[in-house]
Amino acid sequence: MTPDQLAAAIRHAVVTAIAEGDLALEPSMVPDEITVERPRNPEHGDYATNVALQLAKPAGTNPRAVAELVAVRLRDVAGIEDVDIAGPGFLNITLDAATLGELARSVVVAGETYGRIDRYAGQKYDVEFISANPTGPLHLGHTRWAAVGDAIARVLEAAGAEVAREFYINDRGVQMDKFGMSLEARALGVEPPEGGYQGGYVDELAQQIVAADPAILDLVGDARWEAFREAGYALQLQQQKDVLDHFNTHFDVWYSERSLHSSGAVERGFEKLREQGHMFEADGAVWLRTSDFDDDKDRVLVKADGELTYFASDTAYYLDKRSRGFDVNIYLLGADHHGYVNRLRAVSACAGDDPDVNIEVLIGQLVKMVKGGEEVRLSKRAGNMITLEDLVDEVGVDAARYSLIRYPVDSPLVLDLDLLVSRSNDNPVFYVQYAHARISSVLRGAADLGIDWRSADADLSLLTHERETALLGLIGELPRVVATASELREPHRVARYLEELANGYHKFYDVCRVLPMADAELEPINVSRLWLCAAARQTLANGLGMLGVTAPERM
RNA sequence: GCCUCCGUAGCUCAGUCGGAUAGAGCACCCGCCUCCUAAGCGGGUUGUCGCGCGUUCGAUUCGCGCCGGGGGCACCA
Repeated sequence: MTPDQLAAAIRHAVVTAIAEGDLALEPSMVPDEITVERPRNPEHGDYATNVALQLAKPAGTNPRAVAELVAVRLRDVAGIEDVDIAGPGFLNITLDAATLGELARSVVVAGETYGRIDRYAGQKYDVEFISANPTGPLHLGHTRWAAVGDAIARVLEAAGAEVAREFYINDRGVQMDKFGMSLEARALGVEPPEGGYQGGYVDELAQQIVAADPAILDLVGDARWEAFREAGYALQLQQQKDVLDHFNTHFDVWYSERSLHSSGAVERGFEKLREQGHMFEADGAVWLRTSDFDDDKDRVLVKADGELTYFASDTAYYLDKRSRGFDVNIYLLGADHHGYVNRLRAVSACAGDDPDVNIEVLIGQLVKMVKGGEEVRLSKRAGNMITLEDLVDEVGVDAARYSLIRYPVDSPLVLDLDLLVSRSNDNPVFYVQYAHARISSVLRGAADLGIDWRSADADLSLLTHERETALLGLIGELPRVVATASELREPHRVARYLEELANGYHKFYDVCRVLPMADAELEPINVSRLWLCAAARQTLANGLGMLGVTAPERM
């Protein structure tokens, strides 16, 4: 019996008590989802619920009386062995061993689909993240989003949503021109223009460009730096794609800002906004009246000189996403873009959408890094930046992804390079992966001994040891963790859960011998425990998959 | 000034539909491998959950006000 099934059974018991006149309540007062939690103290049973405390007041009676009414009915439910009333009115529920044990079988049978839920079935999500300029390597801040954004997408998919990962290429504007001029300057061996790009990668790109097309230096006037700009753009974008590919983050859509303009999407967007009546002209510029919807001030779309603002692109881009059928558009932005939240939401509202539904802006605090006890400054222009590749080179893809995903994004993340560089074992990713490798080893051992546990007639009611039931309980949590993580867009909850699960396995393994001893016969308990191992391994693998982290067979 | 995030053990941090004795890792001390991976497990020590009110059966959690810290306020990209 899963926690969800138990919650449904409890709800049914409450509704029955009302129908039979024992509880003076309107059925509508009963919450749709009953809270079922695993008690910290194992003596409090497998699961506990606080419904009685919630319903006592509206029912005009005391919690323990309500608890008693529910308990009586719950005790008759198949699979429930015992129901206790404790403390102020908690219901402590113990499942019978067979019912709890069968969870292991259902997980193994479900395989890779275990943990997948249908909460967002039929909904289309767009998750936009990173969206860097193609003028340099991805830095650490981008890297955080590369890991977290992809994990959010994976968790949403696990919750049943159809998800597009989207990267918006800022390939338009003066930054691109400065990039081209900087490349040209370095190719000619002179200093880049003021505000231009610095750093070793600029030199390398310049050399690559000249090597591939020496004739580029023969161009004159603007044509030359424009040619450098285009060549550099192509190379740098490809570099970002390669790096992200290696990082196990794969985008479905790479959307060019230029194409937004060339395709007419900007005009289409303006037309939509004009229909909705929120555009106006003043001081020679064209504005969007975002202040009607919680923005501090109105925003300019077209400047007095006729140039489109960056905001115009943002606006058109949002409308283009909507026209592509996405119900929910999630933006992941750095804290330095915090001021954009209200105006983006206002764009949604100005377009006639519901900003509480169709758009969602997640703000992530920036990543800092310390080395040798001092903060490492990240500066794209300065050139002494830490890149995604640097981090991966130091700690590997799995550790990099995991350490970035493991924390909620609304708190600043400080990565201690010395700690990550040193092969110390305090990185939790190893702890989780080790559990998976350890189980894999046990299952290999079973195969070596010729134990065909899958087709054996397993009696899973034998899994009654404290560490066994605790592990079963943990395994059963994955679907609920997916529900919470997807709803809150917080994949770090999956990571924390996996650490608990790994801990539960290690504790089990330490006390419960799985394979028969060298000189012993195969006992039924060995087979039961192999099922438990297989279920734990599957759960770990599925959870790690949601983080884009590998589940190694050996370590 | 306005907005926003944060303040939990010596350190780094978990902990949202309000729940039972507030957790983990690191650090420190002590135990556990003749047989399934010791990258593991067990035990010991550590707290005015920033402060004060309020909401209620119950608040680390929700509301308000302070104190302390990070970030943000463009016809920039």
